[in-house]
Amino acid sequence: MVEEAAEDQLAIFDLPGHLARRLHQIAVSIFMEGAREFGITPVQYSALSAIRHVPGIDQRRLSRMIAFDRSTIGDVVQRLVKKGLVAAERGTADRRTNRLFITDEGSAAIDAMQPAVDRTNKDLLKPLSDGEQAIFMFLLQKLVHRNNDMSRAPLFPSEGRQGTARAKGPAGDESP
Amino acid sequence: MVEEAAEDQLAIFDLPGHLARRLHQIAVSIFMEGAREFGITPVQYSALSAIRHVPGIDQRRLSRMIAFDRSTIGDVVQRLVKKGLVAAERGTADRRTNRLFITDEGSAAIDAMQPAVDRTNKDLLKPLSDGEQAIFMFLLQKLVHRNNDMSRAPLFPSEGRQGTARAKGPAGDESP
DNA sequence: TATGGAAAGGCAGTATACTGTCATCTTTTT
DNA sequence: AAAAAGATGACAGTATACTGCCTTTCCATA
Repeated sequence: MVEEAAEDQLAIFDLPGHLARRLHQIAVSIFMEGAREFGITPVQYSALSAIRHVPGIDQRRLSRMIAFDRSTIGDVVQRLVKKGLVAAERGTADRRTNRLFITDEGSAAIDAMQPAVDRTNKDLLKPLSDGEQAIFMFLLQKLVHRNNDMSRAPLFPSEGRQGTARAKGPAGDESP
Repeated sequence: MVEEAAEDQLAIFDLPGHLARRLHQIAVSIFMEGAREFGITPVQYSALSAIRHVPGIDQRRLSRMIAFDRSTIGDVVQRLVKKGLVAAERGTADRRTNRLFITDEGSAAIDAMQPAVDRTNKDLLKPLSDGEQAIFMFLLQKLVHRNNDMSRAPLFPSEGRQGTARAKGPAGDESP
């Protein structure tokens, strides 16, 4: 019919923006399904992991580290605290900061979730062959890293993956 | 120093789920910047395009067509109506449905936005070479289409890209 | 040392996205 | 025709994401 012919012409489906939205939608869906028993979201998992790796990190550094918006991170942290997975305390060296620590419960939760989380990430790529997966991941990383400064909460290299550039100086060492 | 070593080990950055979230985040950011003068979101643009292509479509079909959640679509439509870009009327043949039509204003808005939208989609892929872009888009489409049924609002083939005309352009599912 | 700029975090407001529930209407079955 | 089953949309509730504004605190510098 006329309707269907019109639908055929819709160009949206092949636009990278639309596909990026769909990929994210699908990734969240697979994660929520695979980690259902733990009642945790992808974002909460990322935050929890980061806090375990950098005990005492403040919210601002956390948001830059995993590219969360600085406004969003407050709510996420609040939920993790409420669940007893994270403990927060006011910084003493800099009283503006909210320093975050993972609890024993939180640490145990991450360990328990590990296999399920690994599985969800594998499942997402399953439609591709091994070779295709490698290529896709390489290009996806390149795209994200090169476009890093295009979002409000860019990932800062020095606070994120490599940490050697400017991480040595300030912050951090008022440890408990 | 202990801190920095710890940060280096954070595995999140290379997980497909995290990168999918970042890619979407970046895509939205580029779109909002590039289409700032039009005051429209990526999702609203998709809905508007779909409504123009299938005048009189109801909300349920629209949500399946562009893979929106059926709960979300109501709000999106409401905003488009409020902006005067879309008109809604109760269906007569099936009085449960909310039939959607694009207004002259809405149609003019799409036309005016076209160049800016094209530019944002180009910009997103700009970090990759032409060859890499083609490969990435091919794999991204494959991934999204094969994982289609993994989210709550899957895109229905019969209402989405191929309709009746599957024969002429099978979307290159297999061959590159 | 006084002061202005900048940083950290909170809060309000808006927009997507999903779950679950409900009322209404349609279609199928009996 | 009456009852059961299914579809459509509305609504409440939760979670990410972002913009803008505000207070508190820190820091550099005049």
